[in-house]
Order: sequence, then structure tokens, then C-alpha cells
Amino acid sequence: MDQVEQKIDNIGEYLRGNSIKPSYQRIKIFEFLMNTKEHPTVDTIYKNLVIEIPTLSKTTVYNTLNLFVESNIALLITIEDNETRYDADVSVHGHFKCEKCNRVTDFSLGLEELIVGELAGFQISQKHVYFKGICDRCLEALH
Amino acid sequence: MDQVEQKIDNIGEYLRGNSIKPSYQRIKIFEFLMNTKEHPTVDTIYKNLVIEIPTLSKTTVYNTLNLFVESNIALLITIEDNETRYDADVSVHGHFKCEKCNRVTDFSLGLEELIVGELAGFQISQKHVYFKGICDRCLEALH
DNA sequence: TTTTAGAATTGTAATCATTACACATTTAGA
DNA sequence: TCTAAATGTGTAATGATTACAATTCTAAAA
Repeated sequence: MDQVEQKIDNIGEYLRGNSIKPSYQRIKIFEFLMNTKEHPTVDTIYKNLVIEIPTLSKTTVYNTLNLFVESNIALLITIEDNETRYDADVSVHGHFKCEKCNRVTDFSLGLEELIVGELAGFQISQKHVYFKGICDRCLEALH
Repeated sequence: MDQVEQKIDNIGEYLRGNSIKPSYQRIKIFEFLMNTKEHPTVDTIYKNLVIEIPTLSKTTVYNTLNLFVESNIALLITIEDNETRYDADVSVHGHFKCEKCNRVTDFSLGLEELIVGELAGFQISQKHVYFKGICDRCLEALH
């Protein structure tokens, strides 16, 4: 059993552990999401996977991602109002979107940074933080 | 000059100060945005103002809000991927969206909470923080 | 005051992401 | 193998947003 098979097998177990039947499409979609850091859109996921799975439907990608989000094994990222992105890393972390190159990169957040006294009586289930601006690479390129 | 006229006049000055010609529609849209805490959608703004301005077009609301956002006198809030909300308060603050009653409320953020060492070489122009969960009111109602 | 050019507004049509839905396929247990 | 339920697929519908051309408004010049 090689590296890839090993990984796929683990994804199957991971899905099962979250009450999701590990179909071929679901495994492939999760695998893609897990192995990329680019926070892809539905369209990106579809275009990449349809090469390997010619029968894949975009509806399946939508259905599957919705399922992942409801099961809390993927995050919905809504930085722009016209592009929904997804992330298999469900730990609390921040996203930075560069307005030049459009890349979305992760940054870490201390937990203490996100305790807000004002919301003492509230039940908080999700914490989202995103910044916008120009990334270090693009700033370099301007010189 | 009564209270309302006074306010409208100030909004005109505010718009002019941000290089925006203060047309009747623009003043009314900004006034509405300024006087509400509900972080309205385009549809909400349109439905409220069309009563007073029967010739108002939804396109104008879109154009105007886009202009405000580009001029940095309004914030675009994208908590859900299918509803864009707006806020005339452009200071850095957090938003809490209740998943029961769907209200979006503000909360304050200490500036020191949003300094992220990891982004030292980045130029940051916008900082967004939003939480989701159940608000105090709705939690009360469950008892 | 009248004229006029540019800006702002309006209404309709087009676009595009997402969802609804009906049908086909696959899966897993009897 | 058979069968029912779950999953996947393709097309049509939906709904928010934008494009665009026509109309109206504004403000300055004559």
C-alpha cells in the first residue's frame, strides 16, 4: 500500500468517523481540499477533479461541500461576496486575501485574541477572521 | 431647520468630504444606513426607501453602495455567501450573527487583539472579524 | 433665464453562482 | 441475485448582481 492509497484510506476512515459514507467522489473531493492550501472555489475543485473523474457533476461538488460544512469537516470562507471558498482545516485560524494576486493565505491566531467579554452571554460556534491588503510577495514585486 | 434637515445637511457635507456628490438618493441611502444597526441588505434598503422615493431603482442602490464601499465610507459584510450586508460604521469592530434570529450585532475589538506578528511583511487595509452562534436573547427564550 | 454637456438615475436584459428536481447509478443488506 | 435506499448526474429554475442604453437631473456658461 503506497503513500496515496494510505492517504485515501485514512480519508475514508475520517469521513466515516464523521458519519459520512466515503464514496469515491467524496473521498476525492476531500483529498483535493486537504492537499491544497489555495482555499479553492467550487469551480476550481470541479475543474481539477473532472480530469480524473470524467463523469463528475458540479452538483455533486456542491452537494458534497455542503455536506462537509454541515458536518464541520470543512469551512466555508466568504471573503468576497461573489466567491465562496472552502478549507479542510477547521481549526480556528485567520485568512489573508491579497488584493493584487488574489491568493488567500492562512495565519495563526492566539485563542486569547478571540475572547470577547462583550459576548459573555452568547453561545459562539464559529469564529472567523480575515484581513485584506497586499501580501509580502506582491510588495516585493513593486520595488 | 429641524433635526432631520440638520442631519441630512451633515450627510451632504460628509459625502462631499469624501468626494461624492450628494444627490438626493445618495443622501437618503446613507442616512438609512447610518440610522440602522441591523446591517441591511440591498433589498432591505430598497424596500424601505422606495416608500419615500417611489422612482428609486434597485440599480441605484447597488451603484450607490458600491460607490460608498470604494470610497471607504461603508463596509461590505459577507457573513453568509448568499447575502451581502452593509454597515456605515467603518471603524474596526466585530459582528456576531445569531443563527436563530438572524440578527447581526456589533461588538468591539481591542486593537491589540488584531496585531498578528506572522503578517509583519504584509500591508493590511481591512480587518474583518465575525462570530456565529446563538445570541443571549435567543438563549433566554430556550428556557 | 436659457442652453448644454456631463453626471446620475432608471428599467430591462444579461450573467453567473447556486439550488431544485427528476432520473440514473451504485451500494449494501436480505 | 434482488431490492430499497443512498448517492450521483444533468438540466432547468432561481435569485442576486451587473451591463447597458435611454432618460432625467445638475450646474456652469452664454
